[in-house]
Amino acid sequence: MRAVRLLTELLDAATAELGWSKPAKAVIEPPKDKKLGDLAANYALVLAKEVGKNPREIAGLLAEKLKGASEAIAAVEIAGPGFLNVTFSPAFRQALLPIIEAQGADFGSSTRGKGQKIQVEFVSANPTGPLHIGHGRGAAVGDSVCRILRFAGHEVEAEYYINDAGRQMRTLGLSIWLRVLELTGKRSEPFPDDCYKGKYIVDIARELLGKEPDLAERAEEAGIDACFEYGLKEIFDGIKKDLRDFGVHHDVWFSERSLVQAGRVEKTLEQLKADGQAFEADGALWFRTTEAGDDKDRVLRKSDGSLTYFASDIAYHADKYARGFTRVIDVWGADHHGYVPRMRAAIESLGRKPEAFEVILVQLVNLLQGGKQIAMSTRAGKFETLADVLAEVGTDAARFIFLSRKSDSKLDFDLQLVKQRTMDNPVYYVQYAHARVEAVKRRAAEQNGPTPNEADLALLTAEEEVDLLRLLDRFPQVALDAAEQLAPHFIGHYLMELAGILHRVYAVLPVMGAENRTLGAARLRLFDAVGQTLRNGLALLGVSAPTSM
RNA sequence: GCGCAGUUAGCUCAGUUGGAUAGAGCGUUGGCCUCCGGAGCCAAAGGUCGCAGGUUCGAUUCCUGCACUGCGCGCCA
Repeated sequence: MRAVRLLTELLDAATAELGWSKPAKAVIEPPKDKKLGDLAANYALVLAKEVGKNPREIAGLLAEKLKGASEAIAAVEIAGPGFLNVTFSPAFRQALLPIIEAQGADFGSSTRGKGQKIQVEFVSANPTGPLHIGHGRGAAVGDSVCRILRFAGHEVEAEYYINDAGRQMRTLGLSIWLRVLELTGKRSEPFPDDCYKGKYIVDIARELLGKEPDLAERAEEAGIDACFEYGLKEIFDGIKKDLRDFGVHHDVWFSERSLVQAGRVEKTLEQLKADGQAFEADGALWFRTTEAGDDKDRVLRKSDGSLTYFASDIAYHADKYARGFTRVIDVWGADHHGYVPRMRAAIESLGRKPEAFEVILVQLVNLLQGGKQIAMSTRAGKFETLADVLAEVGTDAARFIFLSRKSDSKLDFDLQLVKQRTMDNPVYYVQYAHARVEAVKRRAAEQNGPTPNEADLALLTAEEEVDLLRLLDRFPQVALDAAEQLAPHFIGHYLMELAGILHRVYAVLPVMGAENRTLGAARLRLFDAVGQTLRNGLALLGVSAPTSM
């Protein structure tokens, strides 16, 4: 990051001196082969067209300007079709360590997103049953995206939308009510197919009966209501506990019912009608989403008078913007992708720009046990719920797996593999690197080893040490990219790479057994910086960084 | 039928504004513990980047068509 920033400045200056404008498609990044240098710039290649000279000639002119432009630059070479390969001075690379030491937990953070208020809504599972593993992936992604955006300087609020209104809630109350009647011997007909059949419904019914033995004597409607209120609270408490156990935090829990009861949905519909966005037809109220590119218009109020989810979703999203968020990010299961165009159409009708609304689609999770698929349907498989899975594999392993793949590809989650402490399960590889760093620090302190203040950082010139310094310098850029792309998996992959080089350095370059104490101390500080960076990265994923394993 | 994703090494996957000889781990094969944690390290083998065209100095990347896989297409939630 420091290196990229410096080289960008120098190259922009050189380009300007030569009378050219900064190329829009300029890219500065590490070259394919590290032997070529620290960074490669394609300036000459992209300038070639507008300048009308051949790339290598342009590269030559830029290289002349670059040489001697800064003490930090040790070498500039022209390669291939016209790449500029730049090598920095050892002193420049080594100067990164004091910076990391000073910044500590803030190393890698930025103020890029300053002043931008973002809301991320995720999980938002209907409170009709416990969270399953698919919700877990959405939870991990949403939570991590919040952490990454905050790290990039955004003001972020994490929210859970509670669908506690509508037909499903009535079904929940009815399901519990029927179980209550069964338990008290008042009903023996088969349990209806359109009710929730999970065992947890029976548990809730039994619990409630324990508290209110006369429940079954109530009139049906009152009984269903009582069952609903109790069941909703029970299930939602369970969801909150699961999320807490998973290290997932929400700032706001927003109730759909509160929106409906305050008349906000009706008010939104009135507004849409007044604006001509909504119209009556066939006894129903429709929203002209086709105007904004949707396939067909969508119903807001059905001819029986009841509201669709879409209606309250519009009111809900209107409320989000009214609260001052300039960007709204929804994390949805990929099976809802068909809902995106109409929601986007609605957002545009509300007068918001399309980019103010983003959806992260999280693909399904395929739960496996030793390569064989575990059914996750209503027939309760053994590891149906998130809580079961977490009890089996632990939160760190689960989160890391969820976050190490990009969210829009399907994920195979094999319980047997995730439990293993092997490279099939990268979380241990990364955590082990951190534990190793801490072990070396402990050992050095306990056994009169080198101390940080003895270090001569100029001695860090071995190939492996340089690799580490280069990689550490990339972390802030990786964090920024992850924020920009809403891609937590960038972090996971970076951490794997950093851990890999740390393990290699550890194997060949000792701290305690270094040729002399000043070198050992320098390595100790390098290790410490790696440990700090691993911690910072793991924190963005919500994964712990153990000091011993 | 239409739409959205995906297709990269035996397996699981990275590769985002088009760039140099396409990467990682697992698995396979062969090495490394009198030495800070072997949950580790080193090395080798392994690829028509689904197929076919197009755009250009250059395509895994962009465009078009096709194939296969998954998902979605209700006055459901």
